[in-house]
Amino acid sequence: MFGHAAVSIERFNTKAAFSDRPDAPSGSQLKLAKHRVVVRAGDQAERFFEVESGAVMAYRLLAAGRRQLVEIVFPGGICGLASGDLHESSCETLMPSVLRSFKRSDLARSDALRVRIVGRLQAQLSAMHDHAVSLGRKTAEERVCTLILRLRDVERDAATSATAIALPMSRTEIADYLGLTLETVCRTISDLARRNL
Amino acid sequence: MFGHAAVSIERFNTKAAFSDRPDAPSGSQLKLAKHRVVVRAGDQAERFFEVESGAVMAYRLLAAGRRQLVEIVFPGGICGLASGDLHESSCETLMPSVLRSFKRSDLARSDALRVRIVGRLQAQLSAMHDHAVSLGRKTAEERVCTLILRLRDVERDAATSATAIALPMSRTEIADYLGLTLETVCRTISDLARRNL
DNA sequence: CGTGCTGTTGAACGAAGTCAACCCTCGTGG
DNA sequence: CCACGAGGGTTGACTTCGTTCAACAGCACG
Repeated sequence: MFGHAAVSIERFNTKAAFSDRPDAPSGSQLKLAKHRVVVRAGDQAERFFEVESGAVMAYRLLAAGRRQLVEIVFPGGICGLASGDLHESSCETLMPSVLRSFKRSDLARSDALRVRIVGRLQAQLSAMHDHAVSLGRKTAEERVCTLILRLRDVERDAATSATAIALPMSRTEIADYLGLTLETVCRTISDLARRNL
Repeated sequence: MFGHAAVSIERFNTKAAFSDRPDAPSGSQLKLAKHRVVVRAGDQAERFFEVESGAVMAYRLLAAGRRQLVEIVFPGGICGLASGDLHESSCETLMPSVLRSFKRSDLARSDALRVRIVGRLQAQLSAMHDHAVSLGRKTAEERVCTLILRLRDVERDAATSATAIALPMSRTEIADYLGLTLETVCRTISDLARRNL
């Protein structure tokens, strides 16, 4: 079960952001194109990132090519913040994005940063709770609808602050986020389209 | 689908911890028996809690009696910390537990508290990522094994610091945590027992 | 003009859900 | 004392939702 080695090998050879600039100053911005690796699971967790615009996906890989997108991080959110020394999830941009980079050691020093982070983490933990409900107790159709509605809200929010851009997620990415296969995602979306929106 | 209105009605009428003492001082301890309500979804989110001993489950309810345990909070973890004004998840003790209560407004004031919380939230977010992988991409057997191993680790940790107690989770609770039905949990555990541990 | 992605749809299969029967334990009260 | 019912656990038989395998269409790119 769970076939479809979803991620091309090539992507794994890509270097993570800042891996070549270990001394880049904290708070520095970084613009990334679509599908750029921000952090790789297993790497030393020296930096974390605040998403300023765009979107980042955090994912984990299992044997047999199974992938689970554990989180989609929207503007304001934090990605790449590990609890141990090593990153346990990988992060990659879903679309062209601007990130702000911080050193992990800054968290111990700057109180202003902590104030900022605490609120974000609360929101992300709450979003993860929602996601757990989707993954654990919703049907394929409910999961797809939940995601679509959420993306619609995010776009609406983005439209008020800046330019609105349709969030591009491939069927594979949607499937890996919702714990389904790309075929079921496809069928479900076709069904929904055939009926209404 | 998803029958089994898992939670007895009676429990919903139970008052949440501290609901009768809105002015209890921050940092005060509170000892609770098994299956006591700590916070209820929908209530005003004035307090949050650090688990000192025992374990707390955070859960959300859907229509048709579907329940999802979104998180199991072990000693050191935080529960009842909402991102908005209202609690979105309910929390309940899984076993006799000691909690330390804080006011939400303390977070804005005390830097020491923030330092403490940030680390905890990181760990809990990472645990949620693990859980998302289980819910989204693992088979029933893998989920059960993952949970058993995790509980074993928690017990081992508890044994070094204090007294070791078997964590009691009913089949229904396990099922609601793993996104399965109690029947499949039962079958899976029987199968595992028939083969080895 | 192939070759490689992504998306779509069909058909068959299987893991987990549903429905249902039954066991055991425990507490309560006639 | 034991009858009773409630709650948790176990197992069986059947169903179903989502997966798997497969074929094919559109499109971009070299």
